[in-house]
Amino acid sequence: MRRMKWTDLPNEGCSVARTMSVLGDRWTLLILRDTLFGIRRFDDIQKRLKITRHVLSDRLKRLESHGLLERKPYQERPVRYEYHPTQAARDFVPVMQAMTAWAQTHLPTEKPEPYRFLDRETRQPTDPKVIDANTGAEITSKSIWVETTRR
Amino acid sequence: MRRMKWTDLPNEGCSVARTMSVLGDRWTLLILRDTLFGIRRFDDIQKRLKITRHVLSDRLKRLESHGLLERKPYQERPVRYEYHPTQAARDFVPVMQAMTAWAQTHLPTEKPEPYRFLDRETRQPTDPKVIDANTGAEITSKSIWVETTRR
DNA sequence: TCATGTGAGTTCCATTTTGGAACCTAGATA
DNA sequence: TATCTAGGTTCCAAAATGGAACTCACATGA
Repeated sequence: MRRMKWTDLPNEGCSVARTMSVLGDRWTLLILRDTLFGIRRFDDIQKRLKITRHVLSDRLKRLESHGLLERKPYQERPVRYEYHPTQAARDFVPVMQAMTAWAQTHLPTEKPEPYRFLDRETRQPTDPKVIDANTGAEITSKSIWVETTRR
Repeated sequence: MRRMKWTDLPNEGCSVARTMSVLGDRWTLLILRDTLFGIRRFDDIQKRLKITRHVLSDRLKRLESHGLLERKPYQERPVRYEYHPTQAARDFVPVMQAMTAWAQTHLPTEKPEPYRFLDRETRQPTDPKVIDANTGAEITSKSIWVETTRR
C-alpha cells in the first residue's frame, strides 16, 4: 500500500486533486490572480505579494510548465520577460469569482475587497452563481448527489 | 515595508487570499472533499488519502477552527469523534464542482473521475456553469472586468 | 488474567520547503 | 567609472512535511 505523495497528485483521477497539484501550493493561486489582474513582471509581483524571490521564481516556472502562464519578452537588450496568463488561466477566473463570493459569505472581514468583478459592458457588479447548464437550476450542496464511481 | 507571511493571509482584504489561507495548504482541500463525500473518521481519511497522521491531525484542527468542520462524538467509551462538514463547507461544493469542470478541460487525464456530481432528484450528470445572478449571463474571463478598488 | 485489537491521536527524527538576505548578470544611465 | 534596473540565483536558517513508532482508553477473546 503506497503512501500518496504531493508530487503524485498530477496523476490522480480526481479533478480536485489535479487542481490542487497545480494551484494548491502556498502563493501559487495568488500569483496567478495577480497575472490575471494585469501584474505580469517579476519585480512587480514580488513587490505586491512580498514573497521571497526564489519561491516566486519556482512558482512562475511551475505555472508555465502546467500551461497556465506564458513567458513573453517585452524588450530586447537586455531581454526581459512578462508572464501572461493563457486561456486555461483565464478560464479559471469564473472559479476564482465563485471562490470570492464564498469567502465573502463564510470568511468575512472588515477590510474592503481590493478587487471587484464587474460586467465588462455595463460596469455593474456581478453576482456569481453556479448553475447546471443542462437544467438551468442552481447548484447547491442540497441539489446535487455525489456518486462514487470507483472503490 | 513588511514582508507578507503565509500566516497573515486570514486578515487580507482579498477573498482569494483568505480562501487560500484556509484551503491553500497541502492536502487541506482534499480532506474537506473526503468529508463532503461522506468519509468522516480519522483512520478512514488517513487510509484513503495516505497522508501522515500528524498532518491530518493538524489539518482537521485547522478546518475545525475555521468553521468548516465540526467534531461530533459517534460513540461513548471510548469516546470517538467524526468530522462533519458545516454549512460553510457544504456551500463550497459548487465551487469545487466548478473547479472539477475546469480541471477536466485544462488538466485532462486518462484516469476516470472517481466522483460524479449528479442531480439529486433526476440522478442525471450536471454541467456546472458560473453565471451572473443579476443578468443570467454566463461569466467568463471575457465578460467580466476586474476593477482594482485600492492602491 | 493476559494478550491482542481498534480508533484516534502524539512523539521523534530525517527530509523538503520556505524565509531572508546577499549576490550575479546584462545592459542602461550619469 | 560608478550606480541603477530587472530578473533572477545562491546560501543558510527556520518551518513544514514524511515516515515510523509509540501512547491511551477501552473492547474482545482465550
